[in-house]
Amino acid sequence: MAKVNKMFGKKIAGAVHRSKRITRRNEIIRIAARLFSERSYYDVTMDEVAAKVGVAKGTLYLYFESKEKLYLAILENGFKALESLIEKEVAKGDPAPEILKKVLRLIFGFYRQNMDILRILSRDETHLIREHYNFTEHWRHRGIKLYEKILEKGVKEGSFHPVNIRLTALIIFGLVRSVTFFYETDKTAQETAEEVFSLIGRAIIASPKKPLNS
Amino acid sequence: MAKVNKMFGKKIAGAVHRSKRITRRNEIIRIAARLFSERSYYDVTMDEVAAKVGVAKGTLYLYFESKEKLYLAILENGFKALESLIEKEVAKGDPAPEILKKVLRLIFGFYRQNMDILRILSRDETHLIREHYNFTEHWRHRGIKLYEKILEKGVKEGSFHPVNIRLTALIIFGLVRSVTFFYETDKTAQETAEEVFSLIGRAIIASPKKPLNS
Amino acid sequence: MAKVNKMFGKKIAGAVHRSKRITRRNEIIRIAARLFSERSYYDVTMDEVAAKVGVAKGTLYLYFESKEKLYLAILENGFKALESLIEKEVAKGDPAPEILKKVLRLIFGFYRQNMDILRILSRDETHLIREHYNFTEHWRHRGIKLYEKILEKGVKEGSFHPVNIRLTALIIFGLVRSVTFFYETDKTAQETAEEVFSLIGRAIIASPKKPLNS
Amino acid sequence: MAKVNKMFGKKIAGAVHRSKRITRRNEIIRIAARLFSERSYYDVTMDEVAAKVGVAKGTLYLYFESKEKLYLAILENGFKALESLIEKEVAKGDPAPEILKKVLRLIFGFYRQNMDILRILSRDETHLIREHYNFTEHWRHRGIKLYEKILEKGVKEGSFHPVNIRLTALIIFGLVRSVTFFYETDKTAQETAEEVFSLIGRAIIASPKKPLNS
DNA sequence: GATGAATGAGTATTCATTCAT
DNA sequence: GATGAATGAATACTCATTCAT
Repeated sequence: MAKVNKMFGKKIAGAVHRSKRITRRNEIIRIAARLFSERSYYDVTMDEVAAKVGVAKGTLYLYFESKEKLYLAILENGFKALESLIEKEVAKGDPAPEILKKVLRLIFGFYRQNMDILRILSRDETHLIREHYNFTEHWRHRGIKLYEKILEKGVKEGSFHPVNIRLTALIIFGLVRSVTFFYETDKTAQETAEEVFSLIGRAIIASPKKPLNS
Repeated sequence: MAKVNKMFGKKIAGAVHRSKRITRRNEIIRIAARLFSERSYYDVTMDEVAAKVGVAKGTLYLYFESKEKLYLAILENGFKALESLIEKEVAKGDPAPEILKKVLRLIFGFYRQNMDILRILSRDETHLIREHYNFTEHWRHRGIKLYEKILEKGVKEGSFHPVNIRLTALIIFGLVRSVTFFYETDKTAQETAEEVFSLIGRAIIASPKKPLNS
Repeated sequence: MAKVNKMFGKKIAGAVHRSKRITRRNEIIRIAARLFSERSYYDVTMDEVAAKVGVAKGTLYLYFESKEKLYLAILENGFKALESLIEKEVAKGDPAPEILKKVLRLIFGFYRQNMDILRILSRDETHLIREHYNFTEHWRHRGIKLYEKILEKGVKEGSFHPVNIRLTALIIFGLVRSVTFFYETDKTAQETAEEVFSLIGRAIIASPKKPLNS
Repeated sequence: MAKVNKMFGKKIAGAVHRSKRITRRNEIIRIAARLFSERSYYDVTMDEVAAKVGVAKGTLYLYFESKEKLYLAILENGFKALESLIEKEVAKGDPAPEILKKVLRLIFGFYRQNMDILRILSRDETHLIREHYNFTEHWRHRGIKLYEKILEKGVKEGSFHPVNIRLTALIIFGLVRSVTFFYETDKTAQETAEEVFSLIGRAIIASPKKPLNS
């Protein structure tokens, strides 16, 4: 019994440990993300991160092997969060225009909640170590690919004009970024998505003027 | 006579000096711009700039009082070059769609020649010293304002739909950036401009020469 | 109990830390003071201080935020040490001539032990940053003021001639500096103080043990 | 005739040259002295000296082989000017008290006119290159020696008490410095000299109270 | 695990001095 | 002689990372 208890205790302790570890790791990511979104990679010091998190500097290195890795963890975190959100929606098999509108809504909505992370993700870090650069590029590729898929689907369905897929995807990627960051408005993510969609819809939607959402 | 010559000589010498000075200053800006466009502000060292330019480190400081000022000089340089290019075109009083197309062509063309500078200009430096930030913001404001003006004109003329001016300007600003940086193509600036224009035109152009896709 | 121990342990550890910190801080001040007393502010490099103290350069900056601050800390340290020494003596309420003699002894004695610091304190830094200058000036004012007080007291008591207080104080301040630095002798501080006192005493003491020259 | 003229012309030209050279050299010394008296050796740049003098930086190096040498030239200049002034007076063979009073007057007077130089001369530069240090030390030795000579003479004459010559000389040297720099007064050099003399006179003058100047 | 003192390589900037014109 | 552009060694200070406690 005692043995069992011990073992059990250990297991639980391990689990608690692990979960505590993860909690703290996320805490660090969250706080560091805010700092990195406000200032550049070089302007944020590990001292500062440690102070804001409320741990000793050395502790950060128990969770992330370097400043680089911490930064990458933030990128990855945000990337995965947004991507999983979007993938679910895309998988549903709605018509392309519908998917596009939803994606817009998800991104604008995500931004409201995760401004920090999206801001970091959307920086063009054509610099920094290769891994950063790769990541940023990867992020862009994935984004553009997403729009390409939607456009292809739409063209196939006949709901979109046979546009230059690559160029149009790029354009959507770019305008979303711009709207996300710089459109100051009181509208909800839903409303903004509709607004943007109705604008770009006119350029790409084939079926003359049948409103989409009816 | 000798005296006159001397004086004249001095004047000429002065002029030569001045022009040499400007030449070298531009040389530094050009080379530094390339470096800064490839890597971030912090990743480029003054040692490196000096080495690439082929002068001693101290020489850089004869032309720019600090690394900051050098960076700002690059921004300013690029900003003015592009802006003066565009302003001439805008002033001509063409109809709005025409202006828009020309602006697109100018930007895409400018980029081909000045990739480095435009890349630097388009970074969102939400960090760095205030002056940098101000500059970046100023650049964005000017860009967006430009599109707003064109859109307003078009709406007034009846050549554009009564779109949400602010949002549409933002969108154009964003997509131009995206196309500029990431559209890999063999097309000329003119062709790319036409292509982009025909796409966004469908979204905003009222009903010029009939619907595009018919 | 364990808890209490831990807490206590932490307290002790903290105290040890703090005291270690102070020890090292004083160590730095002591060694830097020697260097600064031998050569000028600009001739002493932080590299050198670090090397002499036997720590890495960065460590100096854990204790002093800049070279300036280190220098000021040295000044302050010395100033306070000497002043507290003197103040006790002055407070005793002895007759003015007695006080003067004791002050001389204290200063000459202090110098034997703290040559470095007094040498730095007595430099007329009519240059350097304002804070340095202010400090030097402050130090001089305090010194002169001290002699003025003693002289005033003496004049009131009738033990001193009604001399020009300001001028005489200045004179004593100046001669003390000179003797401190340049009087090479095997005499003790006490003996030097007596010797100097007997000399200047003749000039200011009213009529103690009869006229001087009898 | 032509030859003679030429030769003559050359000579004259040479003389003019030389005198022009000396004039400019003195001009540089004068202006640099002012700068060095206001700020420290390291705080004054050759750029600044050149600018104030109104010549190119390179020109300074035609007159002084280094910044060090320029500084030394200033010291030497001042030293010689004051010393020659004093030596004439000392040579006259007046009684020691008279000499002392005159020396005081000369120094206080010199200071009014040459504040810059005296301020530089009286800095204790226990630092800088050896030559500086040697110079400063030399200056102090000469000063102290002067007072020792006067004191010895006075003791021999019986006009001074048989004081500790070395110590007393040091004291006078120190107090003169102090009064020179810090005595803020509207009195003339003559009056200040009298005032100081009457104070220190009491300490060293043997013959009770017979006024000196009679 | 947690701490935070210590490290030291790395960087912007200065300025005396040189030298081609 | 005079110039002033160019040089490059020198120096204060930073900050990611380590490691003894």
